[in-house]
Order: sequence, then C-alpha cells, then structure tokens
Amino acid sequence: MIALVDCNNFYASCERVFDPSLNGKPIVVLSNNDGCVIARSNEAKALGIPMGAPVFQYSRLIEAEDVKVFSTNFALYGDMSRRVMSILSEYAKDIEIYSIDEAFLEMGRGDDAYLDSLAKEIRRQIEKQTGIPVSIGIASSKTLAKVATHIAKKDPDCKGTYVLSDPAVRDEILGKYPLREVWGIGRRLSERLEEMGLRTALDLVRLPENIILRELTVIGLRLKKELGGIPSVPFESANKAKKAICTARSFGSMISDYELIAQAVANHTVTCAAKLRSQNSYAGSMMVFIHTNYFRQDLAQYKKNIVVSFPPTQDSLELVRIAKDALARIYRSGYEYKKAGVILMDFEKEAGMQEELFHESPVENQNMQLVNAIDALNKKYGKNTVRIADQGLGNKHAPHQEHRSRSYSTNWDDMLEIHARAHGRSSGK
DNA sequence: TCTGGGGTCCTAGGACCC
DNA sequence: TCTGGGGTCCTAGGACCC
Repeated sequence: MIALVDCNNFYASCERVFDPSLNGKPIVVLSNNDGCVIARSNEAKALGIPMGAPVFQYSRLIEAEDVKVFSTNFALYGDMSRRVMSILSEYAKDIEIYSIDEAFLEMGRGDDAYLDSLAKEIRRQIEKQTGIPVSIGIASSKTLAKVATHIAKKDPDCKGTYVLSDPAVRDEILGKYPLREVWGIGRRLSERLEEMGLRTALDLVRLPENIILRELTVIGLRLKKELGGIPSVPFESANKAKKAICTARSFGSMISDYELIAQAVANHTVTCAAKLRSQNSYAGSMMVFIHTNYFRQDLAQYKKNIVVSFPPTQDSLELVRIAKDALARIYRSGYEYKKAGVILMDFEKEAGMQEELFHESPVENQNMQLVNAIDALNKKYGKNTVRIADQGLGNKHAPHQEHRSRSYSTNWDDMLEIHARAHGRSSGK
C-alpha cells in the first residue's frame, strides 16, 4: 500500500508555525514579485480568494477582511520541508519526495485499521515536531492515494487520514469523483472526456481498454489502471538527477536596457550552474529566453528563445559567456522586457562523458579550480559574496517583495526554539 | 501600477537510415 | 495512372504537476 502525505496549505502553515497569532486568521502567500496568490489558509479560501489570483484584483477584500499577506520565503519553506521529509522517512519502508509539500510512502501490507493507526501516528509526530498539519491518504496506487488524501482533508470525520482499499467503497467514491479532480487530468483532458460523455472517475474506469487506447492513448490507459487499483505509475525512491535546470524571473519593473538584462541572464546562469554542479552534471546545451509583458497589450510585444549547444561543461564562467552570447543574438532594442530565463539541458555525468576531439577535457578545465573556490566562499559567507563581474553589483531588476516574513534562522535549533516559544512550551532540545 | 517558477512526460511529424 | 517497408532519432509544442 502507498501513502500520500500532503502538508495542508503548506506555505501558509509555515508562516503560522512561527507566529501562532496567525492561527484562525486568513493568510495568503504570494508568488515572486508579489504577483499572484500561490498559497492560502483555509480562512482565505473561505473568503473566495482563488489559487493563482493576481493580488491587486483582491486588494480590497484583503484589506477589508484583514488578510495577512506574505511574500514567498523559500529558504524557510525548504527547511520546513526537509524537516518534514526526514521525519517521514523514519516511518516508511521507502519514500518518494514528490514535491516541496508532498511525499509518497511505501507502507507495506496491513489491514485498514493498522494502516490508519500508523497514519495517525505519523500525522501526530509531524504536527508535534514541526507544527505543520498534514493529510494522509492510503491506497494501492498513487492516483488512488491522491483520492484518499483528498477525502482525508475534506471529511472532518477522517481526522486527517483515510485508507481506501475496499473495492466496493472505492467504486462508490469514484462514482462521485469529478474527472477534473483526478491526478493527471487537467483542463484539456477533462474537456475531452466530457465531450466523450464521461463525468466521474468511475466512468473512466469502466470504459473498455480499446476505446481508451484509441481516444486517449497510453495516458488514458494508465489513468484507468491506477484508478482501478493497479499501480501503473512507478514508485521512485531515489531522488533522480534533473534532466533540465531552469532559473527565470520576472523583473520588478520592465527593463529595456541591454546591460541590465545581460546581468539578469548572467545571474540566472550562475544560479543554474550551481544547481548543475550540486547534482554533479555537465550541461551540453542551454536555452536563453526573454519576453515583454504579456499583460500590456498596449505595448509592443516581443518574445524569443534560442538554444545553443556546446561541449559539456559545469563551469559558471564558460556558461555565462555562452549565455551572454546567446542573449545578444535574440535581444532587440526598443522593447520593454519583463522576464528573462535560462534553462540548462542535455546533461552528462562525468564518468560517461565523451572526450571532445578539439576541445580540452572539462575535467582539466582550469576554471574549475576557480569555480570550486567561489562555491566554497559563497557557501561559507553567503550567496553571491563572490560573483562574476557580468552579474553586476546593482540589483535594479530585483523582484518586489514587500511582505517578506522574518528570515527565521536556517539553524534548526533556533527554529525549534522559536516554534516552542511560540507554542508556549520548552523546545526540549 | 499590478499578473510566478520549476519541472516531467508524451505526441506528431520530419529527417534520416538500410 | 502507376513509386516499399521497416525502423530510429530529434524537435517543438502541448499537457500536466505542485
């Protein structure tokens, strides 16, 4: 059986852990640039603030209802996530960290009562040790575990956990479960299914395989099997190396100046390169893209990307040179740009790397000593303490962040202290 | 005034091979 | 009038996830 553990309103809950006066109050957490609502407490959901809502469209409601607003604080959410995941791995035979706030656990066999009591214990420990409330659903496939978690979250009688195993109960639940809510069915697919006359998850399970294959290809077939309780999405415990690494940001305001955009691109490239080295990969190609503000149809629009290939490298200096070169080829003057991004692709691992006939081996690349030294300094003294000149010193394209919560320490002892104090008890450290 | 960021997987169609 | 069969690889774009 597979459990899905899902942190409730994760970012909002993180903010709450360190300030219990927020309990019971509506909270929203904003996207980068303070643009959209990307997380809401239950109270904020009840006020009708939708996921992804542009915050300026709700400013009156936010003010009238005294909604607490936070800019993203990913350092904090990342730390909380790691803590939650580490506790989860103590309880599971195997764990797949699916996202910052979700994990699948391999639970082995057991009757419903046993599985539910184990889930309750996990839930209690997470709450006690981190302050984050979670919902846990258990079933025989990942997709059904998602359904079970949904029930665990919505039905107060479940007290946060639900085991979905009995086939008759499963059919009854799926018969009321809208297709759009199924994991893997998005807007387009649900429109398609509706045209075919299907409404609930059970309708899909009961559709004959040959029709599914013809109309919905292997994607539909996999969904049918998963919903029927046959696991068809593999459990992936090892955190696999990424196949692409992307850094992209909207600018705080629109920029037309080439030098400033080049600095942003250099910064994104350096960030990507650091992620690349941390998974010990070498990139063989990159995409650089820029575009103007889609929402300003009154202004001239331009969007362009370019993909360039090169001998595999993880050298920041080399990658920045390539990225600036690529940018120069797509930049057009006379536009107000809103966003720039860099994506590294075509990765190779050192061991399997083909030597280039006319190019020095990346392993012997002299720059790497320098890059490694920069990594070490930045690790010790903080991000960007040492930087490449191309990155610039100013921060004119920095995103807006007006509602940032305190940068609670990334030191766990301090965090637990704050948490404990906030909840009026000793940290017991 | 103002509208996120970071990923994966799949498909269709083209180019190419013998 | 009429032009094979079987396959791989690559890419762009779509769809989906959180």
